Amino acid sequence: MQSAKPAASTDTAQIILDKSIPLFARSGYAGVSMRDIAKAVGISGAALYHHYPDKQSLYIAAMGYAFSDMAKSIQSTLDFKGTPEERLVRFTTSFTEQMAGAPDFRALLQRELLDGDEERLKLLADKVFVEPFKAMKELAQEMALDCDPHLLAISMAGLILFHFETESIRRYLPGGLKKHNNPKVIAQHVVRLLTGVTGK
Amino acid sequence: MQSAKPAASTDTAQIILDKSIPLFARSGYAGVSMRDIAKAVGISGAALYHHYPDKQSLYIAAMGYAFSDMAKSIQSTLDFKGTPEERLVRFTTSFTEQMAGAPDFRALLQRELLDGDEERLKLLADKVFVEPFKAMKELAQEMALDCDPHLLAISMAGLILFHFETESIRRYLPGGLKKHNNPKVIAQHVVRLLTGVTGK
DNA sequence: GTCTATAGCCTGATAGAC
DNA sequence: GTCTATCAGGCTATAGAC
Repeated sequence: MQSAKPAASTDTAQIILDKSIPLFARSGYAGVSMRDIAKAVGISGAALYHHYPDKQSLYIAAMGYAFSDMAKSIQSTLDFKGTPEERLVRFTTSFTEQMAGAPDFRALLQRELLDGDEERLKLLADKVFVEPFKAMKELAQEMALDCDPHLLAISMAGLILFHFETESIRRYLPGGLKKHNNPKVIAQHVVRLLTGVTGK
Repeated sequence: MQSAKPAASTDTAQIILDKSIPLFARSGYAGVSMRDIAKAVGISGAALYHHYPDKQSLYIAAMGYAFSDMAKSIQSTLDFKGTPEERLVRFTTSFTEQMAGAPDFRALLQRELLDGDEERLKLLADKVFVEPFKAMKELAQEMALDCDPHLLAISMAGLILFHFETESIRRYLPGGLKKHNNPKVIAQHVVRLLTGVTGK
């Protein structure tokens, strides 16, 4: 085990992942060609095959990288002591900020939920969500809302993520305002909903 | 204005839409070829171009059809008188049942939220969501939860839809059970959350 | 209204020079 | 490790017979 960042880690294989992630996020697996990726990296299409044996392997490596990055980030917000309400506020605020700042991750997650096969979904669950989800379930139980903790943990995540998912269409729904895309406003709303009317 | 169902409405143009909707729902625009659709319909690829000038027109017609169907269905559940709590229960139950029975609609909605351009999103909003959303906002205001009604209406929809969106991955999260995919269980959970701990 | 045949382009992937 | 050149096949869309 070496230090976290080996020197000269910016080799081509890594750059390929960095450049292909936003492409896959924007257009999906079928909507991105190997030539598109090659052009974004600045090498020929053939050179890609020196680093990854085929398109699918490249895609899976890109997902693994995009998701492991976020896994670390999410878990760091859940090691926090305090009352259940304090922890709810802390988790909601941090998670909302993280999602607001990671549009590619959100798009890739949505695409994997639609298109991922069993193997990829299991990997995504194990790699990113199982540990945070456990902590969310514990929090859900301590909140004493008399709900199934699994359902409540899903609802907590859904309340936050759905506001981002619908960002593109809320613009055309009555009463849609810019502030509804503000992570602070979203987080405050979610906390208020989950703590009952008593809020803030 | 004629009666709702003109005789012999099952012409080829309509069959093409019926057969292409599940394909687009499963694989997305880029993941479905005109040959795939032709094969599903049982005609040659060239014949498709007699009914639709190109793939994009066919896709847009298919979306229009899939969404107009659901628009009627959603709106029918919102013309209901009663106390706010009665109307919340009614809306939540009906909407959850409708979404549970319309996996293609859910997938197409997700895909349009990811891939739709401004024009398509505006059409989707106007055609399907603007009217139900107004009713949801009214309900949100009457519920007196001291929330921005726009945010609360989005949250109501999100609480329901997110459980379906994550159906494929919840299988791999701790505590995931079959009953968590049961529309009655989901609806009851959502109502309980939105009415505070007091609920049933 | 449907067919077969095909044009013209893009696709993933490979061969072999450097 | 990257390149140019290329293959074999899939793609959208069209032409023209029936």
